[in-house]
Amino acid sequence: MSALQPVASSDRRTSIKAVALHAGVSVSTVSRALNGYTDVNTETRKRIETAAETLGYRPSYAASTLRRMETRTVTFVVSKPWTRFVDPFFLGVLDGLELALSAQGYDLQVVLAREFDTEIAAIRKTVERNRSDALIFARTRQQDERIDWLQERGFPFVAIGQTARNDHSFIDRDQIEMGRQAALRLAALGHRRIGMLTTPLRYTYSHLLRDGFRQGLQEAGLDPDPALEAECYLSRRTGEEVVTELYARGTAPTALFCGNDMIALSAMQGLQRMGLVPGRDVALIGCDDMPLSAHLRPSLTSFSQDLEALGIKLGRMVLARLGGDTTARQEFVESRLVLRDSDCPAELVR
Amino acid sequence: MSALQPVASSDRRTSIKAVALHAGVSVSTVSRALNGYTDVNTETRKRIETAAETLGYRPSYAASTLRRMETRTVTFVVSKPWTRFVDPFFLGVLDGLELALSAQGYDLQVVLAREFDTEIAAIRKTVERNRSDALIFARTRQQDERIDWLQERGFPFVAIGQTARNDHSFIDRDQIEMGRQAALRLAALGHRRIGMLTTPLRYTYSHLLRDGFRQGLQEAGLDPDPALEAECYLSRRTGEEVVTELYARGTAPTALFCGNDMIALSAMQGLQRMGLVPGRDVALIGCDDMPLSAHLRPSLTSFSQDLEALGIKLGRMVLARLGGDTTARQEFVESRLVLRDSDCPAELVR
DNA sequence: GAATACTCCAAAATCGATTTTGGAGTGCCC
DNA sequence: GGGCACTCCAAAATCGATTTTGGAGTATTC
Repeated sequence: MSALQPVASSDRRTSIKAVALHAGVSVSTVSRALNGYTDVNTETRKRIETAAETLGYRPSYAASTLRRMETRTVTFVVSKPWTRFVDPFFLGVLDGLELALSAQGYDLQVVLAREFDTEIAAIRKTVERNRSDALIFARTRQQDERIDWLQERGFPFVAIGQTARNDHSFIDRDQIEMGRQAALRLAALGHRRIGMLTTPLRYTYSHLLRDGFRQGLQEAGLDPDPALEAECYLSRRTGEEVVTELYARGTAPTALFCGNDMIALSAMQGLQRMGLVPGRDVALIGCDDMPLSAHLRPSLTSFSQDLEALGIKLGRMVLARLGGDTTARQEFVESRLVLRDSDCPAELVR
Repeated sequence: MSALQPVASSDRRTSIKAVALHAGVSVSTVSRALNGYTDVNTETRKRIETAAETLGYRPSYAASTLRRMETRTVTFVVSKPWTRFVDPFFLGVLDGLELALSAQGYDLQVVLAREFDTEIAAIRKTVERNRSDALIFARTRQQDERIDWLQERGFPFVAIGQTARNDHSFIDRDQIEMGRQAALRLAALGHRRIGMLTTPLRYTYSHLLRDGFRQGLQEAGLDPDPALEAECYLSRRTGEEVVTELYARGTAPTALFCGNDMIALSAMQGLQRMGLVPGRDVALIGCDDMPLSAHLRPSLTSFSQDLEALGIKLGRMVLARLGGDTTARQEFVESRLVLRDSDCPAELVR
């Protein structure tokens, strides 16, 4: 009770043994009672539950994990560039994911890797030290060593995004359709020189989005022009830089489709710096529909997903794998184009 | 090898016993060798290390945790409203935190609670099931049950933010000084009717920030006017709503200090809806310096912190507690006002 | 050469749960 | 009353590491 002594009231946590003692039964009976086995007398069970309650007993995670050989925990691995920039996407998914997993008694834990290249190390550590029953991660590449490694070991996981092999479970937006819709929309607005600022092409989704975009152009009777496409990053070669180059080159597009809203935002900066007003002089469409995209001037037309629903669906896929289903499930979630002020008809463009 | 069979190559992970067998020593010697004890012959140690390497041995997390009675893991608990809106703050801190902890061999895991009120449940679960050696969480309140509970049990933690008791370790921005600086700045620009849109007052930091703000006003010879203060939230009663009311009441301030950038952004929306141009008709200062604040029109003057540095400092505080230091350390991090376009001199205000 | 010290390692105990094994007690049937 | 089935629970084995205990072998000292 003295404030000076190191508090050690519960130096020894209440173990299952204490509960057994308190209830006057054996340790094994306590375990069976608390884990829902049927061969325990109703009276006895009640007595045990009361004892556990009053003693505040909670089974040691380490002990039950060790014995059961399962953690009842799912791990979401993220790495830095993503945590820094694409947060809204990442966090929205987590909400839904946690909801789905906890409903089945699974815990969700998030583990951070310093950068993308160390994600594989984090994954190996987690799997090899048996710290998780299943993994989730995103930003897949065509050749993805995380997936190669996990597939080889048969460890359960669901990727957010696709790969060249695609023989694993994944969930993804319909990137192709999004790109296609963007192109069709801008073409329908009368634009003829439509450019695209892609996300880094090391990621699979960037390719899919661009493929869809090109496909949409062709459907609208336009020829995809590589000179109007450029790859953008979040730090070096931002949308701002790329836009500046694009217009300096004299190949000025009248409309731009951006791989995500951060790029669109950055492109807006660049346009404004050149005296062009997005939404009047240049039409812009983004992807992701960040919470802030509605608040920009002009507000950004962008593709939106129900991230929480994506998370829930993702959770169900993981649970299926944990339930022993080894078939690779592949799910797509819908995207919806939210119309705002940044995509203007071609007539407005001077 | 057949692709049809369930992959079970490593059905039995390589245990310490396998390493012992492979190296021709006993299990205990392997453990001592791998954990850096000195009473192992150099030759033997080398042989063991080689064996461990070739077998790809990694000690089972559950087993070593159980035996050691420590997890070597630190847990960051977050709940939903925060994950959804204040992400940049949250994620920036995590980056630095992970850096500091991993340098000392500690793992960082993030656990999500569905909402603020279930954070305490997540904390109890984590502590009672012995899943972590220390905790970190944020958004403290004056009376904070998380802190009461943890202090009572003497469980190591560091809070991000202060409480009424403040007899625990915490790290915080110097909220008072920030509020003060904001008031002084706006007063120096010639404003006389300076309002404040506070973050929810259930959090301690909202009070501190407001106290500092009032103090700054008085230093500038102005009387704090409660009619110019209003509490804002992220969903209901946003900055937009509150601003509209404030101006409708006829108590129009010429300058507004906002408890965070989301509120400032929302207030900008409201002002624009009323035909007022932020940065010309009304001066605005925010807090947090979200990545996007620089990209708004007008760009937002806001208080910025080095979040990664905060995370590193936080990590060091946690490590100190884990090292057995039971004294309550209290650290403050600096904030810097980043001047942009939204805070204009009073002369400009019509 | 006996006592002592030191080096190195094996055996066994331990952490706290879950699961397996087996058996005591009761009731029922013929 | 013997055989059988069924209910309920205790004892012991087990998961995979770490730590304690103790001892065999060699070197050192007087």
